[in-house]
Amino acid sequence: MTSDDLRRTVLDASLDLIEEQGLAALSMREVARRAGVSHQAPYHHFGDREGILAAIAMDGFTRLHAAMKKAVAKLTDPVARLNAVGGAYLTFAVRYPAHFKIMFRSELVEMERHADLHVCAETAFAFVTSIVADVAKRRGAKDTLPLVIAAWSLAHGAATLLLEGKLDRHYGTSNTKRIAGAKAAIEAFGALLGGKQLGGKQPGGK
Amino acid sequence: MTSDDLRRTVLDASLDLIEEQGLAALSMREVARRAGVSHQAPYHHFGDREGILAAIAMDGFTRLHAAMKKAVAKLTDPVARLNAVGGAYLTFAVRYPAHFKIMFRSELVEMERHADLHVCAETAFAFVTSIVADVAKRRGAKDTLPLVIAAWSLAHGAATLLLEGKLDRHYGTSNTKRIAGAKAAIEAFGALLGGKQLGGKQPGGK
DNA sequence: AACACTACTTGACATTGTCAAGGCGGGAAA
DNA sequence: TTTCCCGCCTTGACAATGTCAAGTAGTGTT
Repeated sequence: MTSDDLRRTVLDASLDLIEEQGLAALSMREVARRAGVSHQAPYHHFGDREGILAAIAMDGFTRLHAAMKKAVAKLTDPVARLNAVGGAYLTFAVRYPAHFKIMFRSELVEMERHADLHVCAETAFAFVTSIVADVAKRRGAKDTLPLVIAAWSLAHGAATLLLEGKLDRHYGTSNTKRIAGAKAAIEAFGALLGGKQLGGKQPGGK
Repeated sequence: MTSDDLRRTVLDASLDLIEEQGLAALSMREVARRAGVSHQAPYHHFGDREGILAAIAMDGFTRLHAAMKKAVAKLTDPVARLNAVGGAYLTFAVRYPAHFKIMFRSELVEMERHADLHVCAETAFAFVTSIVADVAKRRGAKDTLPLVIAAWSLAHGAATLLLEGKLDRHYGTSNTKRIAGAKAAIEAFGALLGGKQLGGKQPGGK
């Protein structure tokens, strides 16, 4: 048994535990118990509780980035790419809800304290940015930043609201219906963004 | 000292504590300590930890709803109203970050267990819906739901990302700049939604 | 005056994150 | 070979937390 074996075991036990009983049930001691080691063993590999969460977040950003890249791989139409990225973002959130929450809660994982995690996250964000900016530019937007933030916020907000059950009133509790609803929202934005010119031509618009 | 006095005191102590040391620092015992009562006194008024959080969430939804109503009170232009609601949503999140998080995390407060909170939240959501649907309808959208979800998701996502520090790379750590950036994103959406026809009737729009 | 009820206190228990110190096994150095 | 060192892990301890159980003071009703 090599030294990294326990690290992997602990991480797997953590993910199982979260999946079974939710994020709040993740405790160092229970994880150690499941891994069959003493309650201090995990500390040697992760430093503290945040260390485990950081490792999970790292895993999440890697998976998310890969999923988004795969989603746009065969697409060339900018709007289709935008929709695909949004869809991948949503799908990821639904499939790995615990990862998603850990990735985006600064009080769980302080990004600055984990340099590798930080660059991993920024890389994924940069990818999203490039996709959105691509659509915006081709349609003549001068300043793409607001649109980038808008698109990201939209996808992120939809995923968050969906995970927290705030869309249930509209779409029920069926995951497929909720995802479909959220995707429709993203695509509505894509249609708005892709279907018209931007860049100060509208009456009164800047 | 009437019976509700302690309830109020505990609630205030909770909010102070959260503001000073963050959500994670909110503990029944510390709150009791600050209120100058025994560690079990708060239980008599709130049942359990979730009870305090539910009360805070209730307060939050009430404040948010009021802020949004006030923001649109003097506005008649639908797009201006949409932007104003989005701005109020953002401003609320920044001014009461702990409220905001508690309101939207189902693992902290299970809505179904607190009927009054649930209706309070739904009322606020319905208000948002009406504002967005108003814009969408006047512009000829057939199905307003995707646009309603899109607008809400956008505002919610922007607020969330802002609070979690994910916009710092673009706007720095100055709150006013971050808010301005997030508002620009919301207004970009408003411009898209308000500036053009929807419903697929005029592909070449004016 | 006896009772009941509400608001609160005291005490206890299991559980948690984390510090401190000890053990152990294998590889390097003598 | 023997000795020493150093990761990896264990044991033990501590303070803090949420919550159950039981007790108590004050207040109003009968």
